[in-house]
Amino acid sequence: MKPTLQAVADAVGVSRSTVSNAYSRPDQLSATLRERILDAARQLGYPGPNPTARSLRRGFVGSIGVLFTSQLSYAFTDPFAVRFLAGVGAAAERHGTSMLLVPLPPAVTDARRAVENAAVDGFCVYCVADEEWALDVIRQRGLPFVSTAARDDASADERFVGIDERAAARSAAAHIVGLGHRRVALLADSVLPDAPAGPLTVAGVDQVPHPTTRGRLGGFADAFAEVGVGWAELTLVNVPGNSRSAAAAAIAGLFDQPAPPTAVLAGSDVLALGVLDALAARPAHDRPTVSVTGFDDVAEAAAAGLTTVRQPAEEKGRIAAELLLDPPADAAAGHVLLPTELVVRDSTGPVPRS
Amino acid sequence: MKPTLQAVADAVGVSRSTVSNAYSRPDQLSATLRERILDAARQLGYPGPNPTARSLRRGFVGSIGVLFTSQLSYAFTDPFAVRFLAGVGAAAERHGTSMLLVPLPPAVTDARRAVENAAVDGFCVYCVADEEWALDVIRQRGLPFVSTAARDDASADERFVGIDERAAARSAAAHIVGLGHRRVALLADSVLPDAPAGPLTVAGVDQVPHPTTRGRLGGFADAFAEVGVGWAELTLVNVPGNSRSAAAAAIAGLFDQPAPPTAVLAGSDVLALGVLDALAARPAHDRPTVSVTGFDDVAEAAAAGLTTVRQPAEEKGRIAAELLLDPPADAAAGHVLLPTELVVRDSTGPVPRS
DNA sequence: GATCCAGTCTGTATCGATACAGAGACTAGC
DNA sequence: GCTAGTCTCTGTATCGATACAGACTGGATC
Repeated sequence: MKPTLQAVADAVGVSRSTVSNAYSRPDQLSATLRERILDAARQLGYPGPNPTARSLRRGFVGSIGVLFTSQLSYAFTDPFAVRFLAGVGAAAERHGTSMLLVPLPPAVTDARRAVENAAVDGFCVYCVADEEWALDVIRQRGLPFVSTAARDDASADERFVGIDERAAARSAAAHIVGLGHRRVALLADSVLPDAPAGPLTVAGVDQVPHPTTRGRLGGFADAFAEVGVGWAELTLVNVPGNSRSAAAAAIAGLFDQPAPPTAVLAGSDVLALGVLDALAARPAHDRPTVSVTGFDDVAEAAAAGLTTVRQPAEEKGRIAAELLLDPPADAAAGHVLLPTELVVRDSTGPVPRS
Repeated sequence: MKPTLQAVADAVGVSRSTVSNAYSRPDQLSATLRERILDAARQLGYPGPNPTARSLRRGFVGSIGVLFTSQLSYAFTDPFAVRFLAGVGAAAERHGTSMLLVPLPPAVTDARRAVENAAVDGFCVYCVADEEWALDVIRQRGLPFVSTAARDDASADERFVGIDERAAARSAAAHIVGLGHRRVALLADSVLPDAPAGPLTVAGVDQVPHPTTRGRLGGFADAFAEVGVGWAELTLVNVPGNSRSAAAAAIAGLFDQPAPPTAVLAGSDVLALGVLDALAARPAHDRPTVSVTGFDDVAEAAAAGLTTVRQPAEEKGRIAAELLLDPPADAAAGHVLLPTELVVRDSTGPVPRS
């Protein structure tokens, strides 16, 4: 049996309240009594107020939840997600707040339960693919949250930090357009739920459920529309899961087709690196010259010479946590758009004349 | 005001217990009543049992803590730590348990408080530099924990997962010895607390407080002792903090000295990569041929052609969490030694004749 | 017809603390 | 000497649930 606060009170001969004050409000009692109490606590092996009981009474927990759609174990393998977490961590650190990483079971019913059961004061919602249900639960619990994916139906007072996905993607595509490419492939993760890997036909970009993916694909399409290349002329390639190997597998066959794309615009650096892998896997004499762009500018992108759109990752995490931990009085300030920048490297170049 | 379980009970006209059972023990009431209750809850906007209250009453929380010595934000920048976390995450996921990342303030008093206040059922202690105080708090709280750094005073029933640091380090050093190197530098993070960056004299390896660092340096020294090169003949270089840039800065001056080392054995890949950075930063005509070894075998090591000692990172995290989440009945099984492997790449070679 | 039992539901005690109003003791001020 | 005002400390109510023993049905068993 661990001793309780009551046990310490009895040992010293004071009331429970006084012992509680000794820990939580030292100014409420004399220094000597406080010392006596802490001594007695040490002697009894009392480890300090029970965090759970304290949270219940105080009405807050002192930790924020971070929600990933994907498997928790996957999140740690995504370099962008890790940098986001680092940012959240930095802010949490400054506030003396812990971070709770909540794994979501695959079934939505179970996942709802997991969000309901998380002992946190609020959530940073990292780009949950189909996040509506999660936000529902959070709202129902009356907890504050910050989301990182722009949603069309976001109410004005919802806090958000992110980028203009569409404009950012458009800048990458404009670069490709400027290099003369007209026959291109767009590569994205989970374009439609449960869609197979590889080329996919989608009536319009607004059919894509995931807001981030929709935004990026839309931005790509915008730039091509401007030079008369319509949505239907773009090859859309689906990748089930944001991984290098999945991207490589999904794109591989494309270069053997009659009129292969001269450029591939990927929805993330991880996917783009997979495309480079797929190209590198071919024998040198049969390796087409393909321009490739990514998105995010993770560390590996620089090493691989990948042209990409940089977005500030740690910053995103840091601001998300800060918006959560001390919300701005002004509702407008709760909606933060971060800058992005096209970083041109070696992976893109003019269309090869053949 | 959020409705409570009591409110739902009143609305339906049943007792609190029954509503509680509707959520937590569906077999304890008829399906129809359960539906009636859940409907009423939906209607009232009751978000399910309050996690904190539930934890208090049940006596457990459903989350495990992960403790880093270092800054939480730093942990996410250390590739090995991230892979460890991924492993913990994978195991946590399988058990439906959340992970609480607890930032530790720099002052020990505050840090103790942080560990005392963490609402968790146990801890994975990731190589806390001076971890004794943390383990004290955890023991006092009566919580189980798994540590990843072998400690000399570990009691038999303490759970542990790690590697034989000394033997692993020795294998790297033996490789260097075999290549003929005798004038070498050992590079490690925080050899002594508050020691300055750069060469450092330490009477013996047992003066080094951090058990992991001590183990690795000891292993390096063992291999050299075997060929008659004593501790005093080895150049020990301190790096304050496990980062590439700090390592580069700490080692830079060494190569301009009269008899520079022909090999550098680093206590981690991150440090070793910093050494390679420092070498690469020199003009080609003034770039000595130096063998460099790392430790961990993170992703960047392979890309950089770094010879290193591989240890299974995700595995370590996964097993740590599993030892915590379902402890083996047999105490001996609570002490897991993982295999390591010397991975020889391009960064090491014979001593250049000059 | 008495007994048993499984299936449902209730009531009370309890988890371990903090909030808040207020009670004494003591010093100041007039 | 009396009212105020500070400092300390106490007592009760409360946070929001779950555990567990027991009460009440209604049908099966003998």
